[in-house]
Amino acid sequence: MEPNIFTTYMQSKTVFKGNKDILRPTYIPEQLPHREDYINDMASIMVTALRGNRPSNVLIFGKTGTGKTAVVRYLEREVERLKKEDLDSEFEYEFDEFNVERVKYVYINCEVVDTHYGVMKNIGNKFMNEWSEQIPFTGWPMEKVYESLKERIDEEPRVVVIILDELDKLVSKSGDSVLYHLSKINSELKQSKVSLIGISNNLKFTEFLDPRVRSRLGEEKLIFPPYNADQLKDILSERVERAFKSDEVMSDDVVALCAALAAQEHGDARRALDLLRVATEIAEREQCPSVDTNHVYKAKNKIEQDCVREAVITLPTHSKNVMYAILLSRVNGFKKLTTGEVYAAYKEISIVSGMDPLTQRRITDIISELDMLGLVNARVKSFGRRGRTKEIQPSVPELETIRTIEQDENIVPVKTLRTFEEPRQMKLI
DNA sequence: TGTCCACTGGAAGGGAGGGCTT
DNA sequence: AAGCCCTCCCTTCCAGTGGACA
Repeated sequence: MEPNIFTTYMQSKTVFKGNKDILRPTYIPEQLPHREDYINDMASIMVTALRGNRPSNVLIFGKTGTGKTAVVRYLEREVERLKKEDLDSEFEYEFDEFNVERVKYVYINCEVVDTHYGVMKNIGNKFMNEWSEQIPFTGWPMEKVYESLKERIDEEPRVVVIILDELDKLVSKSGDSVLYHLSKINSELKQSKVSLIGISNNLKFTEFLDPRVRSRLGEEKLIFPPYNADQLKDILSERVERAFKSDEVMSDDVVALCAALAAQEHGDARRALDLLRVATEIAEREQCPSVDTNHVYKAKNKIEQDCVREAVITLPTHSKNVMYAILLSRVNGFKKLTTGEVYAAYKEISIVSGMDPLTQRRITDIISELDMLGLVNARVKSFGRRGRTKEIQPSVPELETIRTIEQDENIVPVKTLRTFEEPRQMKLI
C-alpha cells in the first residue's frame, strides 16, 4: 500500500468496537437504567394511542441530562418497532383493538425551532402526500398555516403525538399561542386526535401560560429527578460494555470519576457520557491502550474550553464587540465594570472598527445575553447615590478568549483605548 | 427622611429581510 | 408590481429602583 497521510492513523488500533455513537447522549440504548418507572408511566399513558384514542397531554420536567428526551424517544422507537413487527409478521395481529399504524409521532426541538410559525410549519410538513405542497419557511399568514396543518392531520384517521422538547424556550421567546392552538386543535378535527408531550427544564414555565392552556396541557405531569453518582455509574457501565472491544480498556475508576464529576453538575447524564467519550478520544489520539483518569481530567478541560470557544465564535458581531470590550477592560486592570463603562469601551471599539455603535439600551440586553450564555457574570447592584447598575465580570479565561475573538475578520484588534484611562483613575480613588 | 444617581427593563414601534398572493 | 405576513434586530421613550448620602 502506498504510504498515505492517513495510513499511520488507520493502522493504529482503536479501542472501540466500531460504534462510537453508543457513547453519544443522543443514542438510545436498549435499556434506560433507573428510568424504568417513568417508561412504564409513560407507556401506560401512551397505550391509549394504540387503541386509537387520544392519550392525555403530558408535561415532563427535569434538569438537562435527566433522561426526559431519552424516555420519550425510547417509547417512540418502541412504537416504530411494533409497526415493523406488524408488517413482518405472517399472522394477523393478535389484538384487534390495537392499530399501531395510525399512531404518528412528531418531534420538535423548540430550541432549534423557536417561533410560532416555525413550529406549526414543521409539524405541518411532517404530513406530506403527493398533493400537498411544502409550507414555506416564511410568507404564509399564520391562519393559513394552521388551517393547512389541520387539514393534513385530519386527512385520515390517526393519533398524532406531538413532542415539544425544550418547551420553555419556545414559551419564553414566542409566548403561548402555539400551545393555545395545538391544545384546542382536537375540537376542530373530525377524525384524528392530537396529544401533546411537553418537555421542559424549567418547572416554573407554566406560570407564564394562559390558565386554560395550562390546564389542558398539564393533564399528566412527570418530574424527572437528577441521577446520583451511582446511577450515573450504572448508565456509563452499560454503555461501556457495548462500546468497547474488551473490558480492559477502561477501569472502574474512570467510569466512577466521570460519574462523580457529572453528579456534581446536577446529575447530568449527558455530561457524564461526553466526559467518557472525549476521554476515550483523547486516549486514542495519544495511542494509549487504555483510558485512565488523567484522560478524564483532560476531557473535562477540553469540553469546557470547546463550549466557551463555540459560544464566542457564534456570537453576532456586536455581541463580540461587547465581549471584547469587557475582556480588554479586564486585562487593562478593571476588576469589575459597570454598564456605562462597558458601553464606553464598546463604543470606542466599534468606532475603531468602523461600525456604527448600537444604543446603550441594546447593549444592556446584549450583556444580559452574554450573562445567560455564561460568558460573563452580571448582577444588578446599587451604589447608593452613585446610581444603580449592573456589575460585570468575564467568567471565561481572558487572554484565550481575546485571541478567539480576534480571529474574527470583522474585529479590529485593539491594544489601548482612551476609555481605559480616565474612568479607571476615578474608580480607583 | 428625602434626594438623587445611573442605570434597569418594559412597551411600542420602525424597518429590513425573508417569502407568499393577487 | 403592489400588498400582504412573520420574524429579527434595533431605537425611542420612560417609569421604576436600591441604597449611600445630606
